[in-house]
Amino acid sequence: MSSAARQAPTRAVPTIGHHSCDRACHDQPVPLAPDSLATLNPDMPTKRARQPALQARLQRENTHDEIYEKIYVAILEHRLHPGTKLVEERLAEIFDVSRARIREVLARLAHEQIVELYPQRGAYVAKPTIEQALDVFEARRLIEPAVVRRLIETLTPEKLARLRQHQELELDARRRDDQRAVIRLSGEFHSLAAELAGNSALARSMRELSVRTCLMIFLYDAPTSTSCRADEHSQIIDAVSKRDVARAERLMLEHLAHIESSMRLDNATEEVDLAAIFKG
Amino acid sequence: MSSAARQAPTRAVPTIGHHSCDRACHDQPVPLAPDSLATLNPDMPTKRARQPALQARLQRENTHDEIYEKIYVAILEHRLHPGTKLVEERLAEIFDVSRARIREVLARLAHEQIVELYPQRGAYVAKPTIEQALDVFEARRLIEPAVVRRLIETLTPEKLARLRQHQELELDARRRDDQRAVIRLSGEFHSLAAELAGNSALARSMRELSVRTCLMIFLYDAPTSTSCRADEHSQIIDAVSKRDVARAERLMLEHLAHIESSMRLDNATEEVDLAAIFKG
DNA sequence: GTTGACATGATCGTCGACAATGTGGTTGTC
DNA sequence: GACAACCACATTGTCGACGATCATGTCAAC
Repeated sequence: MSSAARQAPTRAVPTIGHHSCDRACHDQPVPLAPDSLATLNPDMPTKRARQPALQARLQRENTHDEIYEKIYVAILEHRLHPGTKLVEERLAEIFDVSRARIREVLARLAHEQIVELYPQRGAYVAKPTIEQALDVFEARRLIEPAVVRRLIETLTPEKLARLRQHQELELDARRRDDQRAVIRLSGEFHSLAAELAGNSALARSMRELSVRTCLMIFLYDAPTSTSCRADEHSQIIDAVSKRDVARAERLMLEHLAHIESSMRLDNATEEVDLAAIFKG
Repeated sequence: MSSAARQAPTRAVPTIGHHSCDRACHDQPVPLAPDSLATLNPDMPTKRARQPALQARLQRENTHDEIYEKIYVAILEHRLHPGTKLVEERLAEIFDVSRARIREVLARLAHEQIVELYPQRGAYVAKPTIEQALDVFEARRLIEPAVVRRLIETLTPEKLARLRQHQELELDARRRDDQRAVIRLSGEFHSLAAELAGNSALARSMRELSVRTCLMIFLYDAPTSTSCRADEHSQIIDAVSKRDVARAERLMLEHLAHIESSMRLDNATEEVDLAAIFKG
């Protein structure tokens, strides 16, 4: 332990590692809305040209996170369906990087259970089972009331503004009938609420849960329903703004119940599907 | 979407990806004890020589998970202190693999917030802040009562046996005065309980939270206390075995309160430490 | 006509090497 | 003597290439 015993750089250093935080905890003041919009434009000119020393790093981080974010958003918006294979070399030439970078991004996505890695067979967009879906909803029923409670306890005008701003984006997407953006923003609403609640551990879990909920909506949602109803998020924000903890918790639970009930999670297991199809 | 639209292999295939599951869900019946002991010997002759086709894969997975597990356990047992730098090349020659493998393992550990990656500066064992520690305890107070509740609801004799078996290991380590194993096993008790509770999403979160608690114990624990008291886990198991939900939840909350109160989390921020030291 | 083995192509896993960057020590100057 | 610039070392980030493995399609035998 000669040279390996050196201490880590102090946490006050502004160059925080983006991997350890892995964008679950946005430290920037207003990250969600602009980022989300930016990622819709794959060829948008991202900020380059800084100080000469930082330029390369920023570009690298951008490229790194850009790839992650693009795949992430594509899956959230259901432009990449659960089960599709993500071939490393193809992604590598699409983003014009080497396979190693792609591998790292895929590993990161796999760790969040957005994609699944089968050894020697490749990466596939995750397909949560019905059991997992029920587990996710149970966890959400547990965590989300606590999130809104804590959100109300620590509420500030800035937080409320960010919630309303996000809600505006969602309504706007709804007006444009941009179904893909609606699904993504609906999920991100819950992540944003957890982030603003101020508990990094809960926010981290909530982000994962809401992302997986997006996958489940594609797999199991009844075609008639339109994921989240628009007014439910608005009502929750209203209750939060009035610091009405009981009502906010109740609305959140009802909201979750609506989402869950709109999905067909009462089916038998999947392999029975195959047998049943050819039995009829 | 010509060839990228192929569907993922069916989930019934037994070769489940070890990355997506990333050992949060131990499927082996008795994995904890032998692995933990084995990982203390870096040069132990691991099992080779299987069927010719599977040999390479098993060896690869073993090597992969072995490295992960060894670093993981070393951190849990406080043999690697928070803040120590993990140099890639040194680890590569220690485990006799290339740096790429090490990088992947470090990325995985970083995603679980066990290590922190600072771009261009390397990987360091994570040092959770006091704020993060308080967040972790808040999350645990929320999740763990639900875990014991669900554990009691789905209790089977097998689950109870595994809990008691783990408890036996913990008591044994205590008798041997193996403080390192005690700390690790105490944390793993909570992960095991969450895993047996049957909710994969909650188990995943709990595993992360208990690991980070181990880090926090090293950083902030008052030197007098000995992490978890032995009888508390036993009492919780007893309450679970009697299906006494209320008592089990209460004991778990008290247990968490004891752990938290044994830590000095009421300090001011860290940089004040430095000023205070030279002021006195 | 069906089944099994075989061959081929595609894809993944692994490795070593090079370039870029940060760190620490040294030297020169004020 | 202190500070700043400079230089060398150590370490990380990135890439391309090779071997190993799995999936698919073909062909022959029953």
